[in-house]
Amino acid sequence: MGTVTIQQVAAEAHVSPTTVSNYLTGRSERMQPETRDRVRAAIDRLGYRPNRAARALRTGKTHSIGLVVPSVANPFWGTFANELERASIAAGYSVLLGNTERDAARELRYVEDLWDAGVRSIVLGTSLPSLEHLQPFLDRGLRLITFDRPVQPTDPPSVMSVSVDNSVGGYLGAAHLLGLGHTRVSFVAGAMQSLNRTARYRGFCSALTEAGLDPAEQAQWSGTDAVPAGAAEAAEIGREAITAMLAGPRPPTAVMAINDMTALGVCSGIRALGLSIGADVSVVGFDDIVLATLCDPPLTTVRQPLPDLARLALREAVGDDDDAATRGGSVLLRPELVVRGSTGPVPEVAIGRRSGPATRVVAGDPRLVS
Amino acid sequence: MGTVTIQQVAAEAHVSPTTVSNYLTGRSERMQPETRDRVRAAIDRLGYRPNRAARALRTGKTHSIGLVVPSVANPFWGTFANELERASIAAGYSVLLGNTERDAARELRYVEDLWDAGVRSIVLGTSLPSLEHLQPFLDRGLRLITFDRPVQPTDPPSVMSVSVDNSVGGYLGAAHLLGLGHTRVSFVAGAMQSLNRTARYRGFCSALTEAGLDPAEQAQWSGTDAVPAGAAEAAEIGREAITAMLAGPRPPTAVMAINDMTALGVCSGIRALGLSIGADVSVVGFDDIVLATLCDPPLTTVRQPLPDLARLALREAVGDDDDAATRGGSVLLRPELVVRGSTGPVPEVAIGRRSGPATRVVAGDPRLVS
DNA sequence: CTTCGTTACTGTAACGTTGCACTCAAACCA
DNA sequence: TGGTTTGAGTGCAACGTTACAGTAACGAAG
Repeated sequence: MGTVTIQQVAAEAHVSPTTVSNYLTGRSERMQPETRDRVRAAIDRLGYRPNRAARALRTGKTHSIGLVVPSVANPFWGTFANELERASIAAGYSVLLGNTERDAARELRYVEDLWDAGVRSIVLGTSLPSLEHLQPFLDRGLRLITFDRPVQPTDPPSVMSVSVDNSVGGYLGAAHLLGLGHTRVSFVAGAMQSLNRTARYRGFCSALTEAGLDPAEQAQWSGTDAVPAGAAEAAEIGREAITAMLAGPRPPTAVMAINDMTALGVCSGIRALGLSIGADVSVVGFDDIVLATLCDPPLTTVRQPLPDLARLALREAVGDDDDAATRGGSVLLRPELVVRGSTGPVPEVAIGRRSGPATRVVAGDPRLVS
Repeated sequence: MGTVTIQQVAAEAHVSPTTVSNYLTGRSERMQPETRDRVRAAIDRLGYRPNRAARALRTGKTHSIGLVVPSVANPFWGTFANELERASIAAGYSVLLGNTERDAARELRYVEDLWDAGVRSIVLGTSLPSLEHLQPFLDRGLRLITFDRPVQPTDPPSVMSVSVDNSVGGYLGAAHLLGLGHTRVSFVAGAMQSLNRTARYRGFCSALTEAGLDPAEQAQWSGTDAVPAGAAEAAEIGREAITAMLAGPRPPTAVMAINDMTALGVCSGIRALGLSIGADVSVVGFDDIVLATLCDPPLTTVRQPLPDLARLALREAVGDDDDAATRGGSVLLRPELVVRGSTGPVPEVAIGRRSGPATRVVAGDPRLVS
């Protein structure tokens, strides 16, 4: 075939294959300039490209990192994938992609696959509660960086975590709403066991408490038991939640959602009831996905600095062992509140007294907590 | 190290490495059941996993396909990536991801990289007009499947294409608007040289002509010269376009956009002028991305059957040489019109006579054609 | 004048797999 | 019975690279 090997280059340059290899792997400093030129010229002349499979076989290393996310169809993960991939390429790595749809079996399958493909660093976006199933690979030396998933006390100690400070994010969102005068502020999450929910809700609560409100008295929607797989499902949960809440005994004037997709669902539900977003009900999201600026009104949200997060995740994934000081620890970046049109001052007339929504009540829904 | 090799399995099963290899590569039919069981047992006992680098080196084949798209941050491409990846996994392939940001140099870099990694099939989503720069790889046997990019007469003959029938899509969108009684129907595209634009616009025009309208008399927005890189830019173009058109001498009552992001931008522009989408101005998009259902009103659009397209692209990418009858040809799937809230009957009072928009005119914009 | 160290390279042996040619029985056919 | 075919498995030699040990040349130190 037309494949040019290192031997052919060596012959062309009148040196040994080892010398060519040395040149290629960066040890060109300890070479006569004249030899180096001969090698370079030979490579150019023959159009030589190193064979990565041979390299990987010999060295046991790949220049690939794995990225395992719920689904790149979700703009949040798509954007993160994009940023991580961009950073990787700049660092000379390629990205192998896997979508788990939040299925533990698929996640395991991907990790196995990636391991077999020689990948030894995986950025994992699936926030499953336990990492037990990956223990065998961690034992064999897999470098695992969880993204957007708070570290659990039971996690294996070698696992690294890169994410935004969710607690701060929750606080920022709630504080913004409280600052606008709202006192009936609800929190809407996809599922009880969503790992991000905990920290975000904690921050949310602490802002409420600081303002003299009792979080336990605020309506809170815990969603269905299933973690929403797709973007559409996440939105649907928001729609359900707000519909039930506004029909409840103590309808909120402001809502903080676990993420932007759910927030958009909330908005859609508000509109369906004939109410105005930002005027009648304020909505805060989380993530700041592209859609947040495109919807009407644009969404006030807590922005995750995805480019920075991606860079950090990559550093942990490909950094030197000693340079990775955070081995087993977490990096938390500070999120930023982006105020747009979906939030506004508390309405003069409480919604509960208005007509309309009450007729569409789904009363006593068990998922509507407190 | 803890790596188990085929020799160790062979020793454990008291057979030769070749026999184990035969078992692994599916030639287990011509083996004594008893031997087969011994091999299987040995593999299980030792937890053997084949080394892919060695395999790739020996056979020259990888079980990876490349996916090169503008950006998975764009929901359209994210969804396609997701579908392709899902289909690939089911077929035993992994996906290597590259985001080009529509930059020819980056595209080339990815193809080089992927080739070096042993990838011999690439699904290419970047719609650059020319594929010349990839010719060297095509000569060496690269299997290239372009997606969402109509075949150009000058394309190398071995390139395959999978996409939706854009002409039919343009026709469906226009026909829907004409059916609603609209007679001032504009077409908004991101850029003149967008390859999709041609076919979609052709279909659009043929529907107009059939209805007795002269396409040349309809306003048409050709966008800036640069192809929009990100999702946000695509939306911005829509916003600009509609703002200028509605301020023009013959404001449209209906708009068909080159894709959903641009359509959403159009919607946003319409709202900014205080007009109502679907009532004052009807909008049709193209693609049917997730956002199309989530925005307000939900977007009428021409749906691309992404799961089917992904399956087809994969088949071309991994199929047998002889089974790939479409080598060098195109597969065009029929798109489907999805009618939602953004389109409605032509308004009684033409917009031009109403107040408001005229005050915000950006008159005589050179990009506003005819 | 030996010994040592340094520089600049070379030779060899893997890395783990599979294709191919081969062997050795047993079964088959005339 | 002799020759051929078939079945089941083996042995060897790569695939293209790099780690490691080695060497030759040469100057400096003892």
